[in-house]
Amino acid sequence: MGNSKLYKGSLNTIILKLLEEQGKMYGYEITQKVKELTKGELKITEGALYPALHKLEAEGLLDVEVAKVDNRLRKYYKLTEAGEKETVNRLAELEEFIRSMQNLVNPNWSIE
Amino acid sequence: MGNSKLYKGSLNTIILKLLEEQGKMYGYEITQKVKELTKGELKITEGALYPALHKLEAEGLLDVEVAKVDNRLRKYYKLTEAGEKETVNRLAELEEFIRSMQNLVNPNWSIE
DNA sequence: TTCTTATGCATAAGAATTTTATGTATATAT
DNA sequence: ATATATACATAAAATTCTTATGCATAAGAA
Repeated sequence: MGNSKLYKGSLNTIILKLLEEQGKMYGYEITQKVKELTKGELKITEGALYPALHKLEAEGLLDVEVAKVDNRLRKYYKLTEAGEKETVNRLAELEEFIRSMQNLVNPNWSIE
Repeated sequence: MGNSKLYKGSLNTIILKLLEEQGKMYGYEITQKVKELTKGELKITEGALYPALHKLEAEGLLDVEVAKVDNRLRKYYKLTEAGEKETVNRLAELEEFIRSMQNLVNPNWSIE
């Protein structure tokens, strides 16, 4: 209850941005980080996350590195060079979307 | 080209918000208004808009009124009472999403 | 020590929303 | 005449997400 929904299309950008900041992360870590950063408002489901990671990898935007910690598997993802470039584009797009929405929704707000 | 994409799920909220502001609008007018307000960044396609309007109407959030101007058909939509209440909710949800995204994407920004 | 919760991955079926491609029709500008 | 703008509509396909499963190990609670 009470958790604002995830707008479709934003997940990939969230993933890319987190990886840009954190260097490398594994799937479960991403779900927890998003929960933490948004105070529980956004919850990334596994059914959305893992296919998204696989697709980003297939597109050449992410590299994987498998590790075993405490006898449990972890797949660390990090941006490729193409991924870094694409992250810049996607973020610009998202910021543009946010600005557009603010113009529509609440022109009184300003971003600084 | 170069038009930033419409995040899925935001279209309904955009429609509701515009109707809240403008009182009543017809479909084509909505597409033009969004183009204008976002300086061409968001383009509402007809294939998305008309089904969305029909659905909002079916949900009881919109009322329709048909008019004929210059021998051309126009369907004016306006919020019902239920629509007005729902608009408040959807806008709150969208603002929450925007804030969450800003926390993820650029914590330096502030909304005032 | 058993049961639940947390950690960690994965996929498949279905739902929701959008894009793209059409189709119809009138008005206006070139 | 022809193209563009106005104005509606729907259907097929694509995209992206939710929900429901499934497997497996670790840690904490009862």
